[in-house]
Amino acid sequence: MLRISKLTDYSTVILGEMARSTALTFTTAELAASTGIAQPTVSKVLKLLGKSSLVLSIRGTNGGYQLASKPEQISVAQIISAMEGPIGITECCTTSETCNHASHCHISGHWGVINRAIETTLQTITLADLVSPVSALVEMTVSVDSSAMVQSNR
Amino acid sequence: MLRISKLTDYSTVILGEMARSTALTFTTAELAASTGIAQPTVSKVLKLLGKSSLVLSIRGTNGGYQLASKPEQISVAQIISAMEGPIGITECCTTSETCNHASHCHISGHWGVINRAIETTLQTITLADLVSPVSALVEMTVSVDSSAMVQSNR
DNA sequence: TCAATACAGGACTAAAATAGTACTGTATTG
DNA sequence: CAATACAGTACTATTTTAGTCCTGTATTGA
Repeated sequence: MLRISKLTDYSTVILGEMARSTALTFTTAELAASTGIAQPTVSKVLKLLGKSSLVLSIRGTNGGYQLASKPEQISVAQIISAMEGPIGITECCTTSETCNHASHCHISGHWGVINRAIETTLQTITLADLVSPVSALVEMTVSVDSSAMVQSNR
Repeated sequence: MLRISKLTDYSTVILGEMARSTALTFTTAELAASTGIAQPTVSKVLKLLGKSSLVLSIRGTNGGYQLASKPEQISVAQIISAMEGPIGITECCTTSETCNHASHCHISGHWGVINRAIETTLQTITLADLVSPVSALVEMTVSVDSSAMVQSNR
């Protein structure tokens, strides 16, 4: 568990397809065909991604969707946030309101630290990495993450 | 999002309470009182934790639950796995069977790498860290995690 | 022995989140 | 102005999660 939703998973596949291809603009029908995801679902995902400006939508004939930025500039953290809202592995991490158990809870602050460590990991991985060979990602995860962790100390 | 379940959250609070206190054995009623979590829920959580041998159960009068190991030896990753099953942020990460989209999916392998990075982070944080001051955890997250990332390169 | 304590196991209900679909509206093109 | 393709909303079904309850069993100690 500790899982992203299926829609979020789809979103990485769809964005990956857009990043891999040489084309600039994609209709939902094209993406449905190339990813094997049902067209209405593709549409739903891209609408959500559009709200967070990860993709641009172009209406009318010859319209479709485009990546709003270069694959190198779209992080996995951004994609997850666009689909599911702010990353927070506990309720405490995302909501500001104190929960019912706050007076008994001696743990709450710690999750924030853990959450930041995970978020940092996800921020360093980009869409470009998702479409590169896996071996390259392993290298990158190691080297970049070590420094990223240190940054989170601020 | 990217969230652990409430029950998992409870489990860290309950285990934290057991680690913080000087007592050895705790009844579900005591833990319900000290954490503010309903007694049947406390019971459910501890039963699950018992199955993974994170706590020992002692039946009968003067019975209750005990931590099965020292707080330093119980990782957050172990706690999450006990409550929710294997850590995997996508279905691909946990199930061996190929999914319907496998033939179209150019992403799947990458999630494994990301997942391992997150898992490593969670493995380095222990129950002892959860009950220590937050500032200490921040220090630890930074220093230990940098080296942990490098290990995942193997 | 037997009553009290306390966990074990399973079943069950209710609520919430998720997934997927459908329908109506609007912008753009040619 | 007709065809294309996204926008927005609503809806339904399914699954997951949360929480509770009940019956059973092991242990203790009077």
